[in-house]
Amino acid sequence: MSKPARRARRRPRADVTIKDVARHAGVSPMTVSRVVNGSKYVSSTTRNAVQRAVRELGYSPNLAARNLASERGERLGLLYGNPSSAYLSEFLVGALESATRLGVQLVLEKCEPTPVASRRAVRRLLSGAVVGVVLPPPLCESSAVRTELSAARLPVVTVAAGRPPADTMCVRIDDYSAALEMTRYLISLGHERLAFIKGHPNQSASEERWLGFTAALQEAAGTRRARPAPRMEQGFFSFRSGLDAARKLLATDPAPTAIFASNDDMAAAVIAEAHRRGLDVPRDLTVVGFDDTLIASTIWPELTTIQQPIARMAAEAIEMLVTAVRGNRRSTERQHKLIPHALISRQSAAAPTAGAPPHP
Amino acid sequence: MSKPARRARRRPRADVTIKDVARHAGVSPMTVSRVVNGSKYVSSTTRNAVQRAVRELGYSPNLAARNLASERGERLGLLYGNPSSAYLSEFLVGALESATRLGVQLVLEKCEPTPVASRRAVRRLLSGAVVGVVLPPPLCESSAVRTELSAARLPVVTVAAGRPPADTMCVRIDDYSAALEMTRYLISLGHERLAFIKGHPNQSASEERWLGFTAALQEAAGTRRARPAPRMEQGFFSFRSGLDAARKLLATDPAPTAIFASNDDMAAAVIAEAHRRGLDVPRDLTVVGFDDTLIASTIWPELTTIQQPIARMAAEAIEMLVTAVRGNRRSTERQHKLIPHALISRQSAAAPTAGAPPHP
DNA sequence: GGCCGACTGGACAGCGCTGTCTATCATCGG
DNA sequence: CCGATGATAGACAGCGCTGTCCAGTCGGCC
Repeated sequence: MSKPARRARRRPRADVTIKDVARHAGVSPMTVSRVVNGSKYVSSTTRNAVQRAVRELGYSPNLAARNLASERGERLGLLYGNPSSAYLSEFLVGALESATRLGVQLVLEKCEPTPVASRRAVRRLLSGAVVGVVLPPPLCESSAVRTELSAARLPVVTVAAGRPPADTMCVRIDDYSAALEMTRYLISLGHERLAFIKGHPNQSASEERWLGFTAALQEAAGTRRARPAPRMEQGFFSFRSGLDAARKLLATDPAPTAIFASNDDMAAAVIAEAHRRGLDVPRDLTVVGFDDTLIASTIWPELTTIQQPIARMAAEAIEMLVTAVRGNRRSTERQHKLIPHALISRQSAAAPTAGAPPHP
Repeated sequence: MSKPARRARRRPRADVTIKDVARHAGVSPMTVSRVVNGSKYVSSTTRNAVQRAVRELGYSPNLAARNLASERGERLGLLYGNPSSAYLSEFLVGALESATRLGVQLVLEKCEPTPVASRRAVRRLLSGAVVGVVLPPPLCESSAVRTELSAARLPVVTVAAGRPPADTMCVRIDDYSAALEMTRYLISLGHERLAFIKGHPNQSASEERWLGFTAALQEAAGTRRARPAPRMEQGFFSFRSGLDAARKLLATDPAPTAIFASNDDMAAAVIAEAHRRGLDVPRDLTVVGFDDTLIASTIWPELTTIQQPIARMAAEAIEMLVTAVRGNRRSTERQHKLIPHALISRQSAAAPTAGAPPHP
């Protein structure tokens, strides 16, 4: 009985495989794999030969095959909430870069912070065979989402929660220090009548920023002459709430010379309101924000603000998650990672002018 | 000679595979595959049994294996330029959703529209084994990028170019009709002194929008009493340029009662300038934008604007690219796809008030 | 009754890569 | 000079899935 005729190949493969490289370099496929993956135990002679072959043939490894063989290629979920979050864009860029590099797949899922919506979202993720979840703000603060996620026993990394719970992994900046730094900067410019607009009380970062602000004032109170108590208004991170707060703050007499808004949207609102009152920013009023979102450099004057390296944070979060998922689950020590922030100085802040600003 | 002892398995696999499902349902793995992939030629009895087994075991296919076997899982490049493009976030969401669904990988690459930068970016994509590229604005207009891409013989889908070249695939909205529609709307509100702020002359959508605007005026000229010639200022899509244009437009006497800015950033600038002059929007001045980016609903009053379904467009682009790449290259008929837009009516537009607006 | 065609479902052989084990040297201390 | 040791490279067996071919089964029709 003769061997059955060779079946027709499905489709002619154009791509060069590891075998082609091996043949071309005169070694075994395994050696090529070792070289490509940077394993040791390859002599430099062999290594060079293989590398040359790779270059000459334009070889690039097949991801699917690699994932299959090495049991990689897990799916990670990215649960995002409020899509108007200006985080999202940068966040996605960072997360995707990292995911590509680590060979994992990213699955997006949108979710409102309600119990029913989060249950549904988590269920969808699970049905998509997701093995871990990244939680950017503001969802990272939603207890509904978190409960659902921990019920599903999915490892989670929260990003940018002001005060992350001790039992989850998280990546964040030090909101307290950042606010402290910004306030010190305002003081160093010579401002004495400072005002602060708080962020949404639901988000723990809000309180941290406020504490940083007051700490800087405390600090300065010791070294300089007495300073009037700072004015504070409650905001909710929205442009609208910033407008309301600004209206109140600017109506006082004497008006503050500098307003520190807890995020950029509110700072932009302060500028808008100042303009409406005929105040020049920064000549008559210094305004600073927080987050360095798009709007900070869109409006005019551009905002002095605190920049969070959002892309980097997202990348770190993915990496952390992959480590946790790949490591033999034991190593899931609940890591916290603090990422450095930066004070971005633009045109919305300056030293106060000598004369009192005009007051309508 | 005895058969060598069974090697130790690498790591105990927890996941349920297609074989498990097959055993549980009493069929062959192939049949399970057919059910899961929705092939016909499976009796409903068998199908149901398999589906039940899938549900009971919580089976979900291994992506890597599927991609490997079916020669899917290609890598698609997403070359993005100006990251301040408010498109990016929504665009990425749409692209990723689509990519996940189709089982392709998305590789991001940032690139300035210069020849040298685009050469480098395309080279990086190629070395990443990318087989097609999506080009969102504003890169879709960059001839440097396009040249480099076509030199590399990569299939390309451009998104949201106003006037796409005939030889590339593209997904876009009808900028002309959208502007026409918006202008008709302004006219229907009763506005007679209309002004327009053009977009960046480099982008072909700018001209389309302008043409739509003028067409609507033409149209109205026939049916109603003579209308003063519209005022127009050249802008560059930036907040700053909008500010300059607004300043000029609002300094004229009589000032326009409605300003149509070619994008939201410029419209926001018009509102800012109007406020600075003590004009109320929309009572004293109607302002409308284009794009419905974040800023449109961030500022106050919120902008009446044209919404592009960016996520959907991105998804369509990915889909188109996948079809082109998977199809036997012949079918690369250069497709163009027009996506419907929508006029989003918010608070920045209203009928003009009877009395002439105050004029400083 | 036999044959045809439409349906159904299984066997088989990989997809391209990597983990594990083994074979082969060169080196070295005793 | 020999066994021990370490460095280097290959053989082999899949990872989980799907495309192709093939073998039944069944109803209908000459």
